[in-house]
Amino acid sequence: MAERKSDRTRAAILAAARERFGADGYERATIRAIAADAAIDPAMVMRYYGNKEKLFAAAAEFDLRLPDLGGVPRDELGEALIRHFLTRWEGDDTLRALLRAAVTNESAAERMRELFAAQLAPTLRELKVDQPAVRAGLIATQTLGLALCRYILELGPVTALTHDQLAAVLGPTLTRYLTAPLG
Amino acid sequence: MAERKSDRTRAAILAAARERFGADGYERATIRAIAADAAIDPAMVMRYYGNKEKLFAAAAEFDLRLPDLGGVPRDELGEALIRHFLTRWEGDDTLRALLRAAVTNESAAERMRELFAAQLAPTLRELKVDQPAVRAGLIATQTLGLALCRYILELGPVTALTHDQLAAVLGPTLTRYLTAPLG
DNA sequence: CGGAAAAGTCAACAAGTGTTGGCATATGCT
DNA sequence: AGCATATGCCAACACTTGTTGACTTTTCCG
Repeated sequence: MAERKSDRTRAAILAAARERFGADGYERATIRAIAADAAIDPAMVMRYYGNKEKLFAAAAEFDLRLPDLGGVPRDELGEALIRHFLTRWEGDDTLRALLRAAVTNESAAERMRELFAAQLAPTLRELKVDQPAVRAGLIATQTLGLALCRYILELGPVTALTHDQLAAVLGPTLTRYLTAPLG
Repeated sequence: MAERKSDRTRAAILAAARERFGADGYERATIRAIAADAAIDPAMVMRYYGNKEKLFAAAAEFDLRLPDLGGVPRDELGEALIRHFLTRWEGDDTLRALLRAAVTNESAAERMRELFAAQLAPTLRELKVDQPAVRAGLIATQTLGLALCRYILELGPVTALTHDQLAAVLGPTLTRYLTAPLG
């Protein structure tokens, strides 16, 4: 099956959607603006994705792509995680779109919850960590908080820090959330 | 000067606005819905607050009301802060409204930035902490992340934790952000 | 070529938004 | 009481939104 002509427009729509959802959030990102970015007619968006909700669902498909942490020393796990999140976050508009939308859109919030429950928690379980769900939640508070301050709110002091600095300061936090006994 | 009749409706509007902005975010919270909650006409909202932006500005006026931390032992500062934030957060819709709105509304984001730069950072400076701005930013990542996960996304494992548990686990994090040397 | 299917365009709709001005009512002062 | 002012309600505006259907153009295959 040869590559259909529509595949290119589909992809263009998806890319524009991710950018707009990421920059503006779910409600302020309009179908018309997305279509304009992709240089096509708004009706095309509807034809290919049905409605706005489904378009967002397609645009917010995200995989944390957690690396294999088996070989990482126990006390460096947090630092490795922070570094992974930072690069993953900056190389892809999707997560920003998901986070921005999750704050006001319930289905986006549900997807965000799943990200940590269905992707991070199982990974922790493989590391033979006890109470993986709770620890995944704790890690979410710090990593999503970092993302919020750095990429959404753009808090000056936080955007100024380098990856190395963030890894050095926040890494031990995650390590502790992973390994410290929970009262 | 006796209490004007309008003061009551002004207050009702403000309370409804905080609730709606907190529950729905800036764009999805409509003037009509706020007016309906306050059992008045939408035109009243305009008369008293000018426009939606100004209404939000009035509704999102917030003071962290940071307590005097002078007498708190150095290694318990974080725990005290976490406890303070939790109660402050839960006793007032304002911060939730501000956080929800800050994600998609620039002026709300600016106000959020000011909250940490103009209220938290100076308090840290009084504690004779070095680099108060950076440390305030670090604290923002953890506390806003907690608020996001607990009150906005409602991540199961995070909502299930008690104040005591959160203070025990997250407290040391903030203490470290306050006291650890920064590379 | 010729025609069917795919891809794209255009105009319009129904609903909801912030916002405005005019008009009625209530309040309070002299 | 009577009047000015504060307070409230109603209807409408101009605009934007997601979404739809009919129409035209392009593509592709027998």
